[in-house]
Amino acid sequence: MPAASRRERHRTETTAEIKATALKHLVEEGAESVALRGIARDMGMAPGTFYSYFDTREALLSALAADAYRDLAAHLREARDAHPPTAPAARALAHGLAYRAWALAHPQEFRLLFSGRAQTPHTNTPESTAAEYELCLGIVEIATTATPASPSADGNGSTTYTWEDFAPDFTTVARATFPTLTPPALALSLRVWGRMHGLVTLEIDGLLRPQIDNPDTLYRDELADLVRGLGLTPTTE
Amino acid sequence: MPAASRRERHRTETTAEIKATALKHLVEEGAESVALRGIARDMGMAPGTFYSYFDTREALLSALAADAYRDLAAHLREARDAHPPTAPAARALAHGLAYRAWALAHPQEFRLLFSGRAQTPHTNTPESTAAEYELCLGIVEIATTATPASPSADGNGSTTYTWEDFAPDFTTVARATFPTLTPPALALSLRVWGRMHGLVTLEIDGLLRPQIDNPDTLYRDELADLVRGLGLTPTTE
DNA sequence: GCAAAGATTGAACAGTGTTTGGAATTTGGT
DNA sequence: ACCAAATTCCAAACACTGTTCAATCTTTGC
Repeated sequence: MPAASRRERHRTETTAEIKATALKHLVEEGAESVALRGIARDMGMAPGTFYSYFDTREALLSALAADAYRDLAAHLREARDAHPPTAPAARALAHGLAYRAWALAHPQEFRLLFSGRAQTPHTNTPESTAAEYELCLGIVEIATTATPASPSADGNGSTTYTWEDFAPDFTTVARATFPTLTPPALALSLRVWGRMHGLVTLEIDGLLRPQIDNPDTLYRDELADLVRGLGLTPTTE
Repeated sequence: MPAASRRERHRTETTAEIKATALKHLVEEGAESVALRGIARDMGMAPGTFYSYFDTREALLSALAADAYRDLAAHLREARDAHPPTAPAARALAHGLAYRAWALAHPQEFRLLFSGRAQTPHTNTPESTAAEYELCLGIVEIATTATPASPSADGNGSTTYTWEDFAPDFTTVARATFPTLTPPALALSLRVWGRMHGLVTLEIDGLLRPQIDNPDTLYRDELADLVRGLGLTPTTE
């Protein structure tokens, strides 16, 4: 590997430092409190210097979001892989539990990823989309292993799906990874995501706590119902 | 009724005007772009004058949120009441569809209500909590009419619920409105909310569109599965 | 008609993201 | 070893933001 020049080394170092202090502010006070000048102050540098490393404040937040996405995807993969492929129910359950666990452990990052992203979409680098794909692939795996009891999931319902209903980029990746994937299963995967996301985001946004003391068992019940609905026998592996 | 004094009349008028222009900015550019000075500019008044009507910018947003909450609750109630109490499945389905329809028609308000509310909680006036209660009561109605097929919903699962698991304030209201309400049903209502909220919030936050072209049928399928899972026969009323 | 209460003003304060010109520093080539 | 080119850095400025404050103008109740 070509020894990185002195400048280059210093550059990656300071970008990392910027991201680190920004992350600290994000975790402690939320995304809105991530201030350029605050970061510059903490690092003892002039405000303008920031723009040698990031085009804009939004670019910095996008970088943090990409990191968070990677972390979340890795966390979910790890949770699934704690169970063998012969226990799809356990893998699905673990995925769902890990989704909430990560959100509770990193509420600000979770918000940064999923809250109002249509408003100010994060600029996606190749790596960030890779992480996004991996997260989606995790749910697709769950959907492919499912043999749903309910008709609406596998095309018996009133609606049918074709490949053209989905984004071609991701579809090709998903089909390459899971050859047995069908359009209804892909649709089901999105529904599974939505179902996991619903209670978690309500809790993170503080709408569940004032109503119920312990969202934990509530979410567990929902996940149990979800896994059962997917036709995954809850084998006590 | 005591004829409101000239001043009082003018006061309510300008507060309404402030909220109206703020709402316009909210709808067109999002909550972050609701600027005091911008509103003052539009209304041709000095920036400081604003503080004669609202304590802070956050108070204004809370007022807008309260209005939106009322509007949403009314919209959902209207949708349910389009079907008779003898058709609970239709009422549940209508509620779910109306939830998404309102969100799509008022995305910025939807975000204002539900996105990152734990971060900066809206100050709740008596009226706002009333609207909040009515929205919850709508879901509770669905849960009470349900005779869930899946065990985890009515206490057959591993977990059981008692009244103490829930916020006492709302519980009393809910029990007064629905005498047959049980703790598991109350828990189920929150799960129903989460399930409706999941896909909708993913779509509003722009995470569904890049994956699937038509979230409409996807959401319909999810609702159909939900209603079926609640044991509500899809009677063709 | 007059004192008190309320609304309005415009300037000021402390922040913010971003731009710019010039100085300091590192780089690659001769 | 030196020099030109390319980065990096700083300091000041610009255009914003929410909020405060003393001084005005206006309406109210007596």
